[in-house]
This record gives sequence, structure tokens and C-alpha cells, in this order.
Amino acid sequence: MAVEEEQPEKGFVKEIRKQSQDFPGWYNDVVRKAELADYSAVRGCMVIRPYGFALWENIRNALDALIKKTGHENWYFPMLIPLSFLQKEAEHVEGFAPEFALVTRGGGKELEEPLVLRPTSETLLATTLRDYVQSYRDLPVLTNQWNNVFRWELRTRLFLRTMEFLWQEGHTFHETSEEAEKEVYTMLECYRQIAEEWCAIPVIPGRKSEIEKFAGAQYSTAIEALMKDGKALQAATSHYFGENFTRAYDLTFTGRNNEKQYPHSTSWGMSTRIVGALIMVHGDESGIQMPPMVAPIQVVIVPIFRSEAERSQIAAALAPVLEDLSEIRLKQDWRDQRPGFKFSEWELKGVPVRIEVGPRDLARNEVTVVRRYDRAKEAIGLRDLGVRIPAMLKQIQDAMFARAMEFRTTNTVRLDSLPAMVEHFQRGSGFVLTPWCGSAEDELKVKELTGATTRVIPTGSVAPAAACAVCGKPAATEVIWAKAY
RNA sequence: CGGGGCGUAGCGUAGCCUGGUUUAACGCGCGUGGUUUGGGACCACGAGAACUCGGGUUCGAAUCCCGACGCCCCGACCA
Repeated sequence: MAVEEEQPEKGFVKEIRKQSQDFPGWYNDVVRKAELADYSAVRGCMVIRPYGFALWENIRNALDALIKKTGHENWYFPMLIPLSFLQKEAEHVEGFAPEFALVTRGGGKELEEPLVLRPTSETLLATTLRDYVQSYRDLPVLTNQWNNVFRWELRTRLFLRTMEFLWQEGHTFHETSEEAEKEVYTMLECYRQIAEEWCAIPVIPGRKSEIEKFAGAQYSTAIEALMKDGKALQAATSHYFGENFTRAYDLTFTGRNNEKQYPHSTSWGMSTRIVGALIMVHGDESGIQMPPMVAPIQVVIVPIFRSEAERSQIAAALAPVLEDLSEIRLKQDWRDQRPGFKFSEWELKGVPVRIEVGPRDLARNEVTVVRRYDRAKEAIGLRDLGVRIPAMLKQIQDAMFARAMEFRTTNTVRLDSLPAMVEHFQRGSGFVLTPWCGSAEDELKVKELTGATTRVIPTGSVAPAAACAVCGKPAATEVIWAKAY
């Protein structure tokens, strides 16, 4: 009951700041009050609580299945990496050095060489695979690992940027550049599927600019999503390294021509940040909204009763229903709280469907079903739930994606001049699509004038027959600009 | 790293300016008992804080002074 401001019309929320007035405050309240995650003893690190971790697990399981389906195998590499490994690739170390966390002591004495808590594992992969790859017959090597990484961040936010986070990092090594580049886009497509089909988050896949690419990559690709506050969030990335890392780490193979060659490598990752994206795309003034496919709890049953007799009546009536819904992630809430309290709490936590069962319902052999998506309420016969609930979950999943897509569409504009961009970004953000010549000076100029950066050059977009919106030279591509997380 | 703010019970705060009826208060939460239960219930009783840490001033410090540490916000930085 921390908030004194006037209640929203519906009067359902008491504990979270208003999304419309204080988006960052709202986000923070929702993450903590919905019991997804909390701060920890160390600044910038977080405790992921069971409800939040269950959400991550659902996303992870879906992605892990896709990764395996596309031919990759899970490995595990150590978290401690000798500092010298990181220092071998100049661009890479330059990009990451400020974020290193070093271990300098062990066993009570100073270490010969500091160890880095992995910020990412490219260097370790390339080094290790030297022992396993000799011939073109040993390629491709398609690896993935689920782990934690550390980056010493100055400003942190739960899920979006923490010093330690969970992700998967895939690393692959190929005989040819064609094969490696194909891999980059195969994995980007996997990420698109996870984001759009599982998390109901519309994304734009495409290529990052030179400035925005990963340190050490030839080029980077990403999927970009638009949050409800108009800011962009990179939801996953996939990089092409060419021979950059294999040369730097002297990973070679003997090719079909009997000559020593360097494999072409890639890496790609999706992190717990996707959880933050999901919250900021679907959440509203009442809290989170979980897309049914990844929701830790898809259906919650709130029994309403006054007496022991009513209680057992409800329990008895529910028994066959529970059998019909055995495929659903379902929770019964028999806690000793008033129903209204439970309604609010489950809405805050974003459970897609709530089933209310009380004496009035049972008298008609029905239950009251309420959708979190729009609070639509309807009576459904007890025997129909086994069919109606799965259909409803599917319908909610689709509706959530459609609504997010509509938001993105109405918040995407085409502009063709720098003054128009400056004027636009003074009012807010959203996606801004412009013709662009591709020069880094333009990016820096726009960033200085507006705070916005290039997010992505959409896959499949063609060079418009137009002048670059920033400098007026002939455009080489279309590009999306936005203020970003 | 620059600018600003804050450290008082599990959480959110009041008290501080103007030291002493403060035995540090209030709300939420927590425990027990009871009445309740279809949109965040109510009553009663109860547990819970040597006020971030270290110095100093003073007869007396949560309160004033100095220092340290931690956290938050803004900026810079940033897969």
C-alpha cells in the first residue's frame, strides 16, 4: 500500500507505480512484487526467484530444443579464463576490458596470472578446439552452452543489465564462410521464433551497424523489439567472425586441398534479458501479462467458499476438471485469503487465465473464467473446460502478439531528414525508419543530436532510391533508429 | 568517473533543522484467537530496531561535526 496517488479507474492496483507516469519505477515494482527477482547483497547482481526462474526455464527449454534440432550439442566450459587468452584478439579485448572482473588471489596467495570471470567464451572455445580439430573432416563443430557470464556494469537494472546474467552462448566452427554465414542466420531465425512464437514479442531481425556490432566480429545481427515506453531492446544477437578468432588463437585445420586453413566461426546468444523484454512489451497498470506458452502458471483456480461443506463441494466438483486439464500448467489457490486479494495477486503475476469457482457457479454446473488479457469474464460449463481452456490459451497467445505488433506498427515512422528526426526524438522514441548511406559519422551525429542510435538494418530491406536522411548522400540501405536500452 | 540525494524493525516512512517526556513512532507485512470470504476484510492481543560503521562535540546524540562504507537518481559509459 505504498502508493498514494489516485487509483486507476478499475481500482485493481495498489502496490505498483503507474506505468504511464513512471515506467522505470513501474518496471522495478513489477519485477519485485510479482516475485520474479530481487536485488542481492552485491550491487548489480540479482536473485532470480522461483516464479521468475520458471519463466526463464520455459523460454530456455524451448530454445534449447531448437538449438538441438538445428544440430548443436551442449558443452560446458569453465567460468575462469586466463587473462592472456582474452588479450590475444585486439578488438575483442578492447571492447570487453573495461567490463572484466578479475580473480587475482587463490589459495591465500597472489596468482601468477589473473583469471577473468568469463564475459563470453570465444577465446576459450577457439583455444580448446585446437586439440579437437585437425581436418576438414572434424568440421563443423556446433557447440552451445548454458551458463552465467560477468560484465562489470556501472548502471544495472533487474534482468536488463546485471553484472552477472544467465544465457546460452553458441559457438560454431566451419570449413567455409558460406556455411558459417548461413549458420548466423539460422540461429537468428531461431531467436525470432522464440521471441515471436513463444514470448509473443514482435521483433525485427537484421544486421547491426559497424558501430553497434560485437567487438571482434566481422558483422553482427540481432533481433530488435520495441518496449511500451518506446525504447528499443536487443533481444538476441548472432555474429559472424570470419577467421578473426581462429587466426588470433591459431585454430587451424587441414583442408580438402591439403593446405592449412582457418575455420570460419560464429557465436550467438540470448539471455535473461528476454524476461525484461517480455515484461516491458506485455505488462500493464495491473502488472505482468505472461504469454500462455511460457507462463509458469497458465491457469489459476480460485475457489470461493464460506463453509467446510462448500469447500469440499468445490473440491469434489473440481476433481474431474483437473483430469481434463492435466496438460495445463495449473495452480489451485486454497490459501486462507479473501478472493479479491487472490484476484489482484494473480493479475500482478500475469497468469493468463483465472477460474473462479463458488457456490453460485456450482449451482449451474459452471465456473467463471476470466482472461488476464482483457479481463473478459464468461461462464463455462464444468465439462467444457477441457476443450475451452486450451483453445482460450491459444487465442490469448495470438491476441497478445497481435496487440504488441499493432503497438509497434503505430510507433514506427518513416522519416527522411535530420531535422525531422531531431524533432521526432524530442517528443519520444519508437522506431524510426530512414534511408541511410551507412556512414559512422552519421550515426555519431544523430546520437549526439537525439540520443537515438541505429538498431538494425532489417533483413530483406532494399536500398531505397533516396538520399540518406542524415547527410544527403545516396542511401545504401534502410535502417531503424531508436533510443535503446 | 562527474553532479545530486539517502542510510531508523522484513518493507515503506516519521522523528533530525531547533540535542533532553523517545521507554524511538506510524503504515504494510508477520504470529495467535475470533468474526469474515464473488475485486486487495475487520477486531483484539503479540513478536520485531541498541537508528550503516568509526571517531568527535556535549552532563546528555537517531538528532550537531569529521571520516569511511553502502545504496538510489541524473550524466558519461555499455553486446
